[in-house]
Amino acid sequence: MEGNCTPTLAGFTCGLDATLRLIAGKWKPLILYFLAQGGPYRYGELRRAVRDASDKMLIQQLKELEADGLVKRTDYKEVPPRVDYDLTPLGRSLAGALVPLCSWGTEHLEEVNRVFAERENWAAKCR
Amino acid sequence: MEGNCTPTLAGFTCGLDATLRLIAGKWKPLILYFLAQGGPYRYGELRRAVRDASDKMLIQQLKELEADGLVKRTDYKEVPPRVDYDLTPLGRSLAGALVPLCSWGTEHLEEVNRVFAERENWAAKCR
DNA sequence: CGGGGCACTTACAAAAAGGTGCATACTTGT
DNA sequence: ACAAGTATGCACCTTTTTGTAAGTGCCCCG
Repeated sequence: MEGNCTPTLAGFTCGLDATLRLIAGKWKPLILYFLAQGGPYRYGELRRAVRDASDKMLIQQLKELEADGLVKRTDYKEVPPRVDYDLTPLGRSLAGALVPLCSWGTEHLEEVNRVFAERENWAAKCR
Repeated sequence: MEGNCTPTLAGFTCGLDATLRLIAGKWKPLILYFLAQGGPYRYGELRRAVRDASDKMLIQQLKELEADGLVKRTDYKEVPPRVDYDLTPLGRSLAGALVPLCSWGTEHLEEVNRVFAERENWAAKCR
C-alpha cells in the first residue's frame, strides 16, 4: 500500500498534501517563518522583511493565514493605524516544521544557485 | 538588517526562500516525498499515486525536477515504453527535509480539516 | 501648507498554472 | 482485428494567482 499515512485523511492523499494546501501561496511560508523568529511584528516591518511582496499580496496572505488560524492580528485601534501580527500556537508549530526546509536551503545554497543559473541560461537560449 | 541567515544568498532572502523556489509547483513536493518512500517508480505508478495530477502536469514537473537535479530518469528504451524515476542524492536529502511537514499534517489533521471546512462555507456564503 | 508614514483597499492587467483532448508507435491480450 | 496499455508531445483554452498603480483617512513634522 503506497500512499497513506493515517486514518481519516478527509480529502488529502497524505499529511504532506494537507500541509501543502494550507501553506500554498507564494509568501505564506516566508511570513510564518519570519514571524517565528521574533515576537509579533507590525505590518510595516513584515512589509520590509518580505521585501518582494506588494502590499496587496502581503495583506491577502496575512488575511488567509488569519482566517486559517495560523496568525493572530491585533489592531490597537490607534489613530495613526497600529496593527501587529503574531503566530498562533498552531502557526508556531507549523513554522517549526518549516525549519528543516530553511536549513536545507542554506546547506545546499551552492547547488541551488547552480540550478537557478542553469534555468537562466536555458531561458536565454529560447530567445 | 532583519532577514538574513548566511552569507552569499545570491538572490534569496534566506534558505527557506531558496528551497521554496526550487519546489514551487503543485506536485513537486508530493512527487519527491513519494519517491522517497520506495525505490524507483515507473511513470505509471507515479501517475496512479499522485492521483489528482494530469499526465501533462506530472510530466512537466518531473522534467523540471530532473533538470534541477533532484530526480533521475531512466529510459530503458524498450518497445512498450519503460521509464522509471528515482531521487538523486540531492533530491533525497530534500525529501528528508519534507518529512516534518508531512508529520505536521498528519498530527494536525483535525485542525486542517476544520480550516478547509470553513473555507468551504465561506465560499458558499458568497453565492 | 506640503510631504510622508501608517495600514490598508480597489480596479485593472499580466502571467503562471492547470485542464482537455487528440496523437504517436509499438505490443500484448481477447 | 480491435481495445488497451505504455510514456509522452502538442495545441488550445480556462482558472487561479500575482503584480501594478492609484487612492483613502488620519496624523505628525518642518
